Amino acid sequence: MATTEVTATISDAEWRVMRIVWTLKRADSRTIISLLEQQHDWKAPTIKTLIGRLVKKGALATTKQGRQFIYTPKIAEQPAMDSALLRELNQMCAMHRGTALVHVVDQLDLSHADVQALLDHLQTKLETAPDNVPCDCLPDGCEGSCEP
Amino acid sequence: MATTEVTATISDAEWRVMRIVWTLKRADSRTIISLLEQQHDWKAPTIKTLIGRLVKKGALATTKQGRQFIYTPKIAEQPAMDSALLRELNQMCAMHRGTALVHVVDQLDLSHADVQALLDHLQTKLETAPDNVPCDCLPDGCEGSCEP
DNA sequence: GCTTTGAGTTTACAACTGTAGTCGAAACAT
DNA sequence: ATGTTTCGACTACAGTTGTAAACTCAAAGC
Repeated sequence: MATTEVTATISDAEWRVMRIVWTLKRADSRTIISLLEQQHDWKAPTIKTLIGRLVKKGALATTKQGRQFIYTPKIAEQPAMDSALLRELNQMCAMHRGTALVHVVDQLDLSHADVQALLDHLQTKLETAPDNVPCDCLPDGCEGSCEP
Repeated sequence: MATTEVTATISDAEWRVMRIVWTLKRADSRTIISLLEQQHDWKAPTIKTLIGRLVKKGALATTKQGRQFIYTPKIAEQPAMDSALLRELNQMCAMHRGTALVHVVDQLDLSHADVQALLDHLQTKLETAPDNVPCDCLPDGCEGSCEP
């Protein structure tokens, strides 16, 4: 039942910290701090605070190693990305999500393999895709008043 | 230079209000409040606050009509959706964005036309797609330590 | 004209966020 | 053993967000 728990809400600044730890798999605070000090002009205490909050939120695990801690991700990167993205999309009008995806895909750098994977999945999806996805912005639905 | 200004940062709750106004094109507060009271269990004053903040943020325009205001969107829906989505994606590891999109597309309800549009755009993109998009989580890049 | 009522404004307040200083204890060097 | 460096914990503080009550006018009704 404890399925990786992607529920924790990670803020923008915290996301930067997670990316470091996700990439390195494990890191001590010295490493995290020095890397982030390069990327942003954050002071060390700022980064310490972020790390602390992530630990409290259950996004990072700690392992005492001598005087200091080794931090490891407690939630996986891809599921966290997936659900953050889905959350964002689900907050928007269902009818316009497709267009938003088109626009976003246009602007994004995607690898050949990623584009191919998307093509494959969409090809499959094409068969069962409904003729239209109605707007879900109004309580009742959006009949009539919500034409594109 | 004043290109619709999609810069305003709209919070989750505020987004609900915008969706109503975007869908109706124009609405008075009574309408907005009554619709949102149905969807959520928000009290009227809560919704008034949200409307007020959106006006201050420049996301809604007001037109005095007798005793009350008519609210109209000052920013367009689709660009707002696009940039919110892009912002979210750009905050994540470049290397994994493609996979996130695949997962999200799988879980989303998309119309036939939307799927087709995505297929078209991706087909075009396929030709120029790079072999791989490197991880951009670490300051220097991510050579070696960032294998999938 | 005067009162009622409803729309917008102001105030409230806790939680979360971005940003950062300070402190105490532990580890290290001498 | 003592001074020093260092790491994590605690404190701080303003701005945003979610949530909502109170207040203030001016328009609408009588």
